[in-house]
Amino acid sequence: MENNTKKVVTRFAPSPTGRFHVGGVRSALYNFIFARQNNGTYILRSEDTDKARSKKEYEDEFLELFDWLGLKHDLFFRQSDRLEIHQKYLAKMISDGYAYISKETPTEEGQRAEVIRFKNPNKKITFNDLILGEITFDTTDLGDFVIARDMDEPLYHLTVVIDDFEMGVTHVIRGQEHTPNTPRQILIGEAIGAPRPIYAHLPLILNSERAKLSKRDETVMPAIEYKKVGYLPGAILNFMALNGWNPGGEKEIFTLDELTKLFDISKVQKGGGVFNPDKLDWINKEYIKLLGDDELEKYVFAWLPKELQIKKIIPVITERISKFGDIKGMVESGELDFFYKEPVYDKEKLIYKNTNKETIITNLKSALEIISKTDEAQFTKENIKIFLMEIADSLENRGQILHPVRFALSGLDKSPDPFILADILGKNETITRLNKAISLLNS
RNA sequence: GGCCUUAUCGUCUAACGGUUAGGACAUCGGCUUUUCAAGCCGGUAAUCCGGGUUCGAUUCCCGGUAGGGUCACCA
Repeated sequence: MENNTKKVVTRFAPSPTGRFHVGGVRSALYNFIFARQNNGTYILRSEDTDKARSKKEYEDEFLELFDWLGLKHDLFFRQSDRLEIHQKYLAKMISDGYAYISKETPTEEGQRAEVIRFKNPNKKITFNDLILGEITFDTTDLGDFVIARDMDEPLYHLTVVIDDFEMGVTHVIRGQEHTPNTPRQILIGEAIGAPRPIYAHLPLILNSERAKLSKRDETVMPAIEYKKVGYLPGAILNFMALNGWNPGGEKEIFTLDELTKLFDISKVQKGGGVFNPDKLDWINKEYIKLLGDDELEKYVFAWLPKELQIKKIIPVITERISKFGDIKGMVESGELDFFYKEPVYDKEKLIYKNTNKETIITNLKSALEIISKTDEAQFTKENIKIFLMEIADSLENRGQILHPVRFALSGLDKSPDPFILADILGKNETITRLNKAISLLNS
């Protein structure tokens, strides 16, 4: 009965009636992976039968998303292109007595006085879900449900079943919100003589309130937004794959190929899982660490104004962000300005704790001296560190020199250490700023 | 409310019926050459409740409780 000897065909069938949310990413991913594992075909199908609500821009959005994520479909269909096929089946269902035209009394705006209903055989349907196990529904509860407004407007349940049949879909992997839809789709499938696909209903991805993801959630954005704020596609895939499933070990970071190798649909969780943005950020940071220098530069510079596009600044930034979009905030807050602009600050802040001013001036002068006589070629953060630390260690407290130097260079309460700063600023600028700090203190 | 379904740290999860119930994120503390970040080390933290079955239940069964999904001429 179940056609598991055929070539595996999976599909992901989003509806372009709204912003595409992240929950769908995992469904698409699992369909993609499952097809790959079985040398099968992965179909992307835009379910745009609702003429009033479907919009091209929404379809473009998920198309862009999947392209970015690298979830390439083998075939693409748009349901609205398939009306004739749907009509053919509809007509046959009516003539075979599986469906009938029904007179109605419209209760809402836009409702028809005549629709096409499915003739419910009113029986119990049992199916064996790959994830949930055996589930039984009594379809009597469904009544003779509507499958088309008229011959030109077939509805979801009908078109899904026809298309899955026509496209040879063997495995329907979708969210658990569709579990209750399954019996009626099985009924339609039986009416048109379609083999029953194997079902796998994925646990829902929940918001922080433990409810299904909705447009209004603040912790979860429409999927494409993750691209816009600078997440890496691999990180998104990695993170989504691990909500509701994991391969068992203690490894957390996986490439798509690794996921494909390890994924086991029968080990998918039954209960829904909360989308945890913190974990996503952590995974994304791990992905950033894996990037090569050239790629890193490309990503980071894309978010930086010209004057801050300095190679040495890259590690300073990447260890302070979890996604590239965070750079925007750093730039806008002005915390990076000192890299190309002399800092303006309150001279009192050069003083380390209770150290007296004279000592600070003396220390600043020693720093200036050692830096001045350092060869341009020797001016690396490693060397600067060695030189400065030598002085620092002779002091009662290292902060008595490290703090004023760091502050003189950055003018900021929080910044990278003085060695890195001096290295990035370069010898000349470092000397300039040190001199300025000294004269400021003397004034 | 009907139907379907779920239940391990705050979150994602691991654990042939026998483990000091493991890991990760978050959090807390410490260390690392001043601050921030990063890094390293460590701590706090869970089997929803009640009955069974069993020598022994996180694990199997039943009931309860709590949660979720769904009940369109949307998908």
